[in-house]
Amino acid sequence: MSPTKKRIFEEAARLFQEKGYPAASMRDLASRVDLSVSSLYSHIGGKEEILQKICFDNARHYLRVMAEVEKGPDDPAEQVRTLIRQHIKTALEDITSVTVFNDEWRHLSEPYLSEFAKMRKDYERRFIRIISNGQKRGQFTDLDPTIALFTMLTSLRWLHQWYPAKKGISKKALESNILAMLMHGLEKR
Amino acid sequence: MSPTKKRIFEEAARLFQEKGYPAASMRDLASRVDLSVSSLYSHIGGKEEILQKICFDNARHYLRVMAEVEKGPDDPAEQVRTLIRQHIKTALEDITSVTVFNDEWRHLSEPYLSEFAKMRKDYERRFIRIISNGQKRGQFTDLDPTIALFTMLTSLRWLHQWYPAKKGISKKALESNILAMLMHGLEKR
DNA sequence: GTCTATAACTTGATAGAC
DNA sequence: GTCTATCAAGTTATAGAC
Repeated sequence: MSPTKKRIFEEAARLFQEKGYPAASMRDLASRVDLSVSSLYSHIGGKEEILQKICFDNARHYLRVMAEVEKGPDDPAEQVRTLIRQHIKTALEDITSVTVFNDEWRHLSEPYLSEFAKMRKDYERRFIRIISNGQKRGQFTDLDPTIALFTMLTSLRWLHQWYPAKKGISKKALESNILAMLMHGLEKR
Repeated sequence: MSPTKKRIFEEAARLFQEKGYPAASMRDLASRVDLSVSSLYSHIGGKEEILQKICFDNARHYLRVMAEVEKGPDDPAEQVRTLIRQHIKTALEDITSVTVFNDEWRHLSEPYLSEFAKMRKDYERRFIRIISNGQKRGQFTDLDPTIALFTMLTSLRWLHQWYPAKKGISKKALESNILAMLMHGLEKR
C-alpha cells in the first residue's frame, strides 16, 4: 500500500472514531490528509471501502486468534483469559481501528453487512462454547453463557474514551485490573 | 405533551437507535409517524431538540438515583448493587431511550454537549467515591476504581442489541446474572 | 395542524484539464 | 496523481396556502 493511501486510511479511522461514520465527510478527510476531495478517489474507491477494510481486517484478526486458542490447551479458564488479554492488547495497540470496528460496522451496506454479521456470530458462538465447557468442568459459575460473554466483550468498549487521557496507568496494570474484574468480580469473598 | 408530539419523540428514539443520530433523517421520521416533514415542525423545534430531550432526561434520571443512593444506608456494596440494578431496570424499561443516551450524546452541539459532559462526569465521580469507600472498608478488591466503574457501566451496553431477541430469559434472571458477573466474576474460587 | 413547494446547504462522487 | 468545477441527490428547515 502506498504511503498516501496508508495515511488516508489512518486519518479516516481517526475521523470515523471521532464523528462516527455517517457524520464524517470526505471533505473532512481530504482536509486532514491535505488533498482535494477528488484526489482521494485516485487512491481509494469510495468512503465505504475504508469502513469495509477496517471492519473485515479486525473481524479476521479476532477469528484468527480464536482459532489459535481453540487449537491450544483444552483449559477453558486459560482460554478465556487468553481471549480477554488479546482483546485488551488489540484495543490498546490500535484503539482507533478497534473502536470503529465495534461501533460503526452497522453502517456497512449489503452484502457486506450480512457477511460481517455472520463472522461476528461465528466468533460469539465459539466463545460461548468455551464458556460452556468451563461450566461443565466446574471452573466457571453457572451464569447464562451469553450474558457472561457480552458482559466481557462490551466491558472493553470504554477504553478508547478513557485510556488515552489517563497516562498514569500502564498497559500491564490495565490488563491485570480488567482481567481481575471480569474473572473475580468487584466484591471480595 | 400532546399525543402526536409523544409519538414523534418515541419514533425518533427508535430511529436514532436503529440508524444513529446523523444517519436518521427527518424524512424517515415523518414517514414513520405518517406526517409530512413540515408538519413535524408544528410539534417540535428541530431534530436536535429530540436528542437533547433524550439525553438530558436520562442524565437527570441517573443523577436522581445517585442522590437517593447517597442518602441511603452507608454500605458501599449495597449501594453499588442498587446502582447496577437501577441501570438494568432503566435499560430494560426504556431500552431505546437509554441506548440513544449512551451512544448518541456526542452529537449534541454546544453548549449542550459541555453541559451533558459535566453531568456525566459528576455521576462518574460520585460512583467512584462509593467504590473507593468500599475498598477502604475491605468490602471490595483493590482494583483501580475507574477501571471497575467503566467495566460495570459499559457492560450494560449490549442489552439493546441482544435482549429483545432472547425472550427465553426473564428480567429477574437477567438482573441476577449480570449482578453476579460484575460482583463475583466468571470464575469460581 | 396539515400540506406543497422550495430555500439554503451538505453530501459522495465524477469529468476533464494539466 | 493532482487540481477546479460541477453534478445529482440528500439534508434540515421554512414560507405560505388551506
